[in-house]
Amino acid sequence: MAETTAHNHDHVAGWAEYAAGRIKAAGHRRSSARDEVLAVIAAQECAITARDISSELARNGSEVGIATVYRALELLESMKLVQRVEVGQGVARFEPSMPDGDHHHHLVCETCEELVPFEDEGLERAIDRLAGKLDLKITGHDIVLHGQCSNCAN
Amino acid sequence: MAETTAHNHDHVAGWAEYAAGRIKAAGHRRSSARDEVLAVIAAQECAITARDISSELARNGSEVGIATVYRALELLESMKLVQRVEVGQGVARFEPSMPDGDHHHHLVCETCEELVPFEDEGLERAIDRLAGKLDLKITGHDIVLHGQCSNCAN
DNA sequence: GTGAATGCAAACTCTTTGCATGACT
DNA sequence: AGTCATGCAAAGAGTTTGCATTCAC
Repeated sequence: MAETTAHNHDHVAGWAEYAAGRIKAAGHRRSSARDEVLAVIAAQECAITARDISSELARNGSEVGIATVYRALELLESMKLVQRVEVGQGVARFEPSMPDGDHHHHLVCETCEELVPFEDEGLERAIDRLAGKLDLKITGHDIVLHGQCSNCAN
Repeated sequence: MAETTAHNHDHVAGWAEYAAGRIKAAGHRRSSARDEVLAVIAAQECAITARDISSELARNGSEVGIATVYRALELLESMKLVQRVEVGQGVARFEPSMPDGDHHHHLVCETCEELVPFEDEGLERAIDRLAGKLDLKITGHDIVLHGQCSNCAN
């Protein structure tokens, strides 16, 4: 499992365009504010907060307000174009979600609070098996590991 | 849902006393406010919010303020006497944690938002195996399933 | 008596919403 | 032109903090 981290940009390539298309197709108008938000989300490595997006926009001279960021995220989440990730810091994080259902989870570094994505087939299988055993309908799952990232482990 | 409730109290039996002892041993003073919070936490079935605790206290005629509830929870969490559980509703939930490391996770019903606890050995094993594979130090994990509880499944 | 714990209220953070203005089709 | 989308500011929810008072030791 050495390839746990190196993958993100590939999956996300074209996400902004894809999302813009889906949004248009769903009957929503195209706007530069939304495009800017899409661009920032697409460029990120891992799940980011609304505030992250907003400051990144501000840093680029954009005048998009934070309310618009939240509204864009709300729309994107409702269309399953982003996935909301909460890791217990009291803030919601979001990351692009592609239709191919690329599936990963996160480790939260207890020292620097950074998020490290990982994926594991064994874990997904264990969840599938569990879903069969429980007599509950399971539609999704989130797994959050707590620990130390490679930077902070030393 | 008479089934799911029955087993929890066994695990939690004596938790309030145990926690009170640990708190005392750590050099903190004993107070009736803290005792009342401990009692409410011990009596709960699943992870509850600070507000839940506060209203339960109020219902019993207690005058413990919500700030005290938060401060008690902060202390308890720092001593690992409670575990914080966040399931993406924007609220922190807490549940008693025993030293024997009784370990369960939660399903969040997408319809009624209720929490259903579950445990699964296979899942725990998958996480242990994963911990071996990743070159990250893993100290804990949270798993949240999304789906329908037995009440809402119909 | 001393200092920790409490209660209240104010402050803070994250998120949502109302409303007038501006922009896309 | 008709709406949808935006930006601002205000409102809400959850949580934390400052400070005077109370209470445990």
